[in-house]
Amino acid sequence: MPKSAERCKEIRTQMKETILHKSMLYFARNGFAGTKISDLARNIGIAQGTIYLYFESKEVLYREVYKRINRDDDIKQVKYLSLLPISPKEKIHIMSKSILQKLETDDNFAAIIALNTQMLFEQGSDNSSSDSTYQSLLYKHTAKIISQGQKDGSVVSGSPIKLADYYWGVVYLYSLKKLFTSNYEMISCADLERTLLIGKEK
Amino acid sequence: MPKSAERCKEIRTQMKETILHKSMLYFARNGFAGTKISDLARNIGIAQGTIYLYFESKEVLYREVYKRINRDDDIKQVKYLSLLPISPKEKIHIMSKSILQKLETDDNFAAIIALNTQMLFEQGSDNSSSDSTYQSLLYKHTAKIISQGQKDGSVVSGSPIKLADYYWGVVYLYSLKKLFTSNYEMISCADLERTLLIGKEK
Amino acid sequence: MPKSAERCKEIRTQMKETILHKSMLYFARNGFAGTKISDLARNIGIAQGTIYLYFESKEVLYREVYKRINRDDDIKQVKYLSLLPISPKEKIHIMSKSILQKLETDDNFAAIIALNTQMLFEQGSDNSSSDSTYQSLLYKHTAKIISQGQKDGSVVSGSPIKLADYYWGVVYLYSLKKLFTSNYEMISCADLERTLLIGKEK
Amino acid sequence: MPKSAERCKEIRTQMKETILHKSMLYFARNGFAGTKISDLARNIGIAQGTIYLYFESKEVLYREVYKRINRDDDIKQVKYLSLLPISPKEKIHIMSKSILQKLETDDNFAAIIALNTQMLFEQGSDNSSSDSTYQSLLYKHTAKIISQGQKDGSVVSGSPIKLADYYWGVVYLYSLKKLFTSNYEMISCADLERTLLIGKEK
DNA sequence: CATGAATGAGTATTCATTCAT
DNA sequence: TATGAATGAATACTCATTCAT
Repeated sequence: MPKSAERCKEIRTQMKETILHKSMLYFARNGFAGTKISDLARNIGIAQGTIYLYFESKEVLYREVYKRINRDDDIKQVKYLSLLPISPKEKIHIMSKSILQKLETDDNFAAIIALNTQMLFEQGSDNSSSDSTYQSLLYKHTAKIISQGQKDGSVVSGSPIKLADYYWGVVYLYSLKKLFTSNYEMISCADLERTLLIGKEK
Repeated sequence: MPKSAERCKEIRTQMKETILHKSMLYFARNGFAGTKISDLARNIGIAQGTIYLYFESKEVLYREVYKRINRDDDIKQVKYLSLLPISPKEKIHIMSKSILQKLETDDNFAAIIALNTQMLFEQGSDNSSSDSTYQSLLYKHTAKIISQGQKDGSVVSGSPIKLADYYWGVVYLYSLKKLFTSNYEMISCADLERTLLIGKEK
Repeated sequence: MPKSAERCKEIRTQMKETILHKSMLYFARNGFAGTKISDLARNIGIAQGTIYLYFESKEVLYREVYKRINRDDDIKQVKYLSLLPISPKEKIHIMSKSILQKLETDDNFAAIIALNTQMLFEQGSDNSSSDSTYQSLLYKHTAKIISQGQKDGSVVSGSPIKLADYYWGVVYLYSLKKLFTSNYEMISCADLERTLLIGKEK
Repeated sequence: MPKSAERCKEIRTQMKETILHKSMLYFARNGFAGTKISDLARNIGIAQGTIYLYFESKEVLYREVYKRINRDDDIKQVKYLSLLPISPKEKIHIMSKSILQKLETDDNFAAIIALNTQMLFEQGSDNSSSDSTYQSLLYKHTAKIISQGQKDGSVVSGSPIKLADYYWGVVYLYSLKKLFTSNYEMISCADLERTLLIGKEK
């Protein structure tokens, strides 16, 4: 009993994870309205009813996908980066390389970025309680690095938040490309960095 | 009779225009699946049935919106620009300034760009007959300018098509921002140009 | 426009009435859980979707049926009766005759009584705000007549409310019989009166 | 082995009994359509699957509940009563007292009566093979007593079957009250008897 | 033409039943 | 056996499309 009960809970958790994970990818590609529960279930490889054993409704599932996305792994990394004793330019380089590598390697990264930004759009202008969200924290830490870079002249002038928004916007752009198109050329690290860095005469 | 018939036709054309115009904005914001005919009709200020007097179906309407978007004004302008006897850098500057101004001024420009790119995504990888579309022509002419710039050293190296894609991707990004969010900072002309131009030591 | 708008509203009202009326009969026979929207729609002779043009959900429809039932025609009649300058026995006789006749004649009466009592049961013991409802008002006025009758010795002793409850319970019983069975013998007026009146040696 | 096999069977029987008993109460309160297997299982305190180890389907369970109800204890008692060498009036009194006492004491009696009558309603008018059922036998024996009473002038005139139906209808009524409501006043023995007996001048 | 109520195919959700553990 | 997660047919509800006015 104890062992089986444990195992049971484990299986439940596993299934919930699977549904969340696959739904994330599906929602990212098709949006909320464009996602049918029947298609989603077929895509996951389970029955429609099973989804409702784990999530009350399509909308609740969507929201939980959103929550699950807001893991602060990425935030932590950028925050950590901002504190390192290296030049801002180098920070931006490391960050950019890491991001582009993740985009290539990690199947979920594109979906996470895409969904996050899309949800940001969907919320529209109601700049409600969204001040401690994934997005805004990421932006804050990036803006910090940008500020540092502006001080030492390696980063272009302009509002740091605007530039952070621009930088991550480009990341979003290529997340979309990864999610939706098969034949596209990924930008280079240098391309991404150019959103922020002052170029140098060759 | 003749005059009234004329007038009638004019009114019909007018209404069709209105529907197309409002639909463009609505589709751009909500996507195809996310747009309900009932909502759209209410948004336009007409009855649901009226839409069907002008368009056979939701999908036909969507396609006509798409067609309507593919006016080659912008293409012509970029093509014309590419032929001017000025430096590539200047061409890029003029183009960028014009684009950003349009984004500020023209209500439809953001929708046109957004819808166009979204449709590109929706088509996914099926690189079907889409070789003479708005998007690809725009890219071609932009790539031409980029090529010119690479020759005189003002533009960064890399596949011209990739860079054109990057450039217009950023334009798409800020079209989305304009469409969906009210509080955002528009990038500067210099920011946009930096996707292509080699920076200079201050 | 004005005329057609009027006519339109009229039609809407008419349809709502039709749905409510037919639903009342259907719910009375089959209960809430036993009523399928598809069956109900077929029974009314409209499409399923039409029901949702007038009522948000099955449950809302059910509740509106309930409200519609709580017309105080019957209450008024009994109240009026209780004030007449005739003997309590006569009042009970008139009331009983009227009730039994309605049961025979009026198609809806049985449904109204049945639904009302059923809903009373469904609410169970939560003797919530139900102190001014159809049922309780009806009981109150009936209890008044019973009190009068007890004073002049024509009505059996016992709690007037209990006796009113008994009296209307029997009416409910025969409403059910009318609704559900085709071959049954209706009680006579004397039978119904016997719930309250002291019998007389022949 | 033999002993454990016996024990096993005993346990099986016990569980079947439990399910039947609890189901009876649940069905009586909620009806067939209103009873969900999941709710029923939770109410019994077992898993959903367990029910299907004992009963093939929800409908089979319902039918077995019905069969289990049709124990002829009550019938026998009434039949026996009808043969006793006492006055019809006394028979009716004993029967009524016994019924009301059972309603107070026996947890199942109300459910049995209610379910039985409800099933009668559900069958509707199809007066199928239901001529030897619990209900009809009970009615027959009651009608017999009524006949006897009519001969000696203690029972009101009218079709004995109709009066028996009336009498048991009132019993059904108060079974429902017991099942569904917590605050109600039970009728007195005299109240119940009055459905049949000719009253006397005080 | 314009309307908006009506329609029914399509989609979300529930629930009786099955099955692996 | 008992369990409760998984299933999918049945049911509630939505929305693109039609049609009478």
